[in-house]
Amino acid sequence: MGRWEPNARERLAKAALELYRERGYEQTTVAEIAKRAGLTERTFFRHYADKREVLFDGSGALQELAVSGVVGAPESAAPLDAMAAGLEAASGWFADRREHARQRQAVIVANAELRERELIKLASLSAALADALRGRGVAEPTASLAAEAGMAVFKVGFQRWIAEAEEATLSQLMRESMAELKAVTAHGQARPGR
Amino acid sequence: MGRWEPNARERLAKAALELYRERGYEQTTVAEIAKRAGLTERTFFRHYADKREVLFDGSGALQELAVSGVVGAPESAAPLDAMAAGLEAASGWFADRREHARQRQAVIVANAELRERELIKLASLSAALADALRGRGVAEPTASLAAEAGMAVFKVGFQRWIAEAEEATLSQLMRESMAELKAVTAHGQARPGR
DNA sequence: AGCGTCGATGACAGTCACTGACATCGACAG
DNA sequence: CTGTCGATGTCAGTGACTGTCATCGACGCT
Repeated sequence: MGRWEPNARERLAKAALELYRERGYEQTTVAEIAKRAGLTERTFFRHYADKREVLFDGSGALQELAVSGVVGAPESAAPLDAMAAGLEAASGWFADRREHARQRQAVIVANAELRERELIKLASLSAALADALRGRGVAEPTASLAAEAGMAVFKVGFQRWIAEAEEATLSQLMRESMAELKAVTAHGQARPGR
Repeated sequence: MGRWEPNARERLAKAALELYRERGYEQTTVAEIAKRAGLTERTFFRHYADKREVLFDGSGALQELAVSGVVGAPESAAPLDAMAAGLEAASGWFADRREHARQRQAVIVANAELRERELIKLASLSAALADALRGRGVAEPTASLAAEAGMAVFKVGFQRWIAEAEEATLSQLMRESMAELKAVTAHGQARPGR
């Protein structure tokens, strides 16, 4: 495998998160990350496309999970209910990673470049979910709107899960947020949330 | 004012869009943009924070417009209806800039860094609109969800306005998208869009 | 044991985005 | 005519990222 120790990729990700937390993202150089991982800067860029990507290694797996949740929803499910199934699957991905997710999210919100990268990952997720809905026969623009609405639910639910001291389950918070979204978008309603 | 010709900022923005269209964003250096504008690279960075920002000069004004639309909505308006008023105001900003918006959007979608920047501008807009809703007395998470839902409508409506050859008004497309969103999120509905 | 292959890593030079420090120009006030 | 001041030019430097080539080390084959 590698030239020396195995798991070079994981070592780089671990070193990066540590350093970003210790001195901040901007004050950390790629050379420092590589050195802490026992590698060189050039090798870092062979594993990760850039300095930001090292924090988003799991985004591909998360996306696959969410998509499979949508695909696996009962055929009778309405678009937004299929999205809910996708969010449920995604919630499982984070379930046992709460502390890690908190640390990582604290680093991300502290830096604009990292926030940009997170947003494009969420946009990619949204596009993949819209694709899955289309695969279920949902037409445009319904598919895109349902996917974007689902992402809104995800963002709100996830943020609460990270922020709260309570021990509410991520999937619980997702369901609550979904219910609140449906309330907000309901027709002729008496101003919810006041 | 300036050392030579006036409107340095506008000249830089114009030169940048031209070059990004001619050779693509990545193949254009900041030095080339500055040279075409009759300035130096250093001066470019005095007007724009980075190579991406030059394409997003109007985002602040757009955001102010949208927020004022929400603030100015009738007090009796539900959160999502206030958002619709904000989108209506934002639509006016683009009304006479359709061709420019098309060219600019074509450049943005062709490059990942520019897409990231666009997403964070939209996120900033969403946050500002949520703030405006809170100013109207809307509680969290209703405000954030309504703002995000409104952004979903904006994205879908704007993309259609850019893509279609037809002469539909942006605000018309926004209203249609809003209606479709409400249909998707309606309870117990018979699978819209199929 | 000896040998060749091959993927992962190191070494090195180079480009370009971006920044700080300082000099300079040009308009304007007095 | 002169001092001020904002905008620009100049220059040196850092760090992210890339292309290229050499090298190492595991593995299979003989």
